[in-house]
Amino acid sequence: MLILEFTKMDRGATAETGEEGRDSAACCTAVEHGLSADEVAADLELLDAVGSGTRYEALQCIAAGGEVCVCEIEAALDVSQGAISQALARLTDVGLLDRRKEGRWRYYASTDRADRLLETIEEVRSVDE
Amino acid sequence: MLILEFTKMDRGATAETGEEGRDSAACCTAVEHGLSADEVAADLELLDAVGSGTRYEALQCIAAGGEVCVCEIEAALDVSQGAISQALARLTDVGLLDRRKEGRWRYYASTDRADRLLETIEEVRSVDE
DNA sequence: CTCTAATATTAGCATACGCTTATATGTTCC
DNA sequence: GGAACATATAAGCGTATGCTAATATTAGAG
Repeated sequence: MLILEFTKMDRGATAETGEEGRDSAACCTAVEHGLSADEVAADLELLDAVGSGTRYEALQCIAAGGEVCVCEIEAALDVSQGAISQALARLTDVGLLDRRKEGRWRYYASTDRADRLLETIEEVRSVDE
Repeated sequence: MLILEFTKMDRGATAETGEEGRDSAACCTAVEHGLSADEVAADLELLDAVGSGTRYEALQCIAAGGEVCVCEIEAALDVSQGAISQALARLTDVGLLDRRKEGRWRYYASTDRADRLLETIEEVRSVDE
């Protein structure tokens, strides 16, 4: 448990140090998460990748469909082919999709990361707020 | 191993209905996720909410710090007070933060949803790609 | 009841983002 | 070889987004 003993009282403050029993966090001391800048960046890349309608639905389709080729997603998503391709590329870049070539088309499948993530999202969706 | 026997030939297609034994997904048949539009919308709201640097770091700080007051986050995040307030409001709206008033300040704490989500993100971060 | 601190809210703006359209790459079939 | 298909990539643009700055609200102190 973290105890803080100092409060922000700058801005011409009058040294009011009424520090009585404060069990949990005190006011105006910087908090920190334990993450490095790189970790934050990685997480955000991930979150940004799933955080668009097209990409999220594409990912869900693929996760549901097992191994799916691009044209199937095109049929499902109602945006242009270019948009789909960009979406899949992005999801692949962050490790949410695997790509496999076969002849003139490409099959995408969701990775473990994606499955774990989607699983949690569904789980969390039904948590009462 | 998946073998495909049918390719997209619509675009003025000639009513080719070769619907034989199709084990997994075939090419160019629409795939579907099982989610309703509302569910997708809810998920995206969630993902959008965490998917910004400021909001994500704020959430991480709060999750790490237990119960945290706004000014603490201000000290940690290096954006304006207004931006922090907006970020916390948004996170609260989607059920990732709980708000508690005490005197003239507000304490925020992460909800179960948030904790589950962050946990999974960390878990997923270290999955080899 | 006024003054100030803590937070919320609003307006406005610069940037980032996702889409479409157009074009390039790669593959099969003839 | 070339035509047609499946996908990727690039340019360009309209919109959404997150920030700052300014203002409003709420609460405690005197």
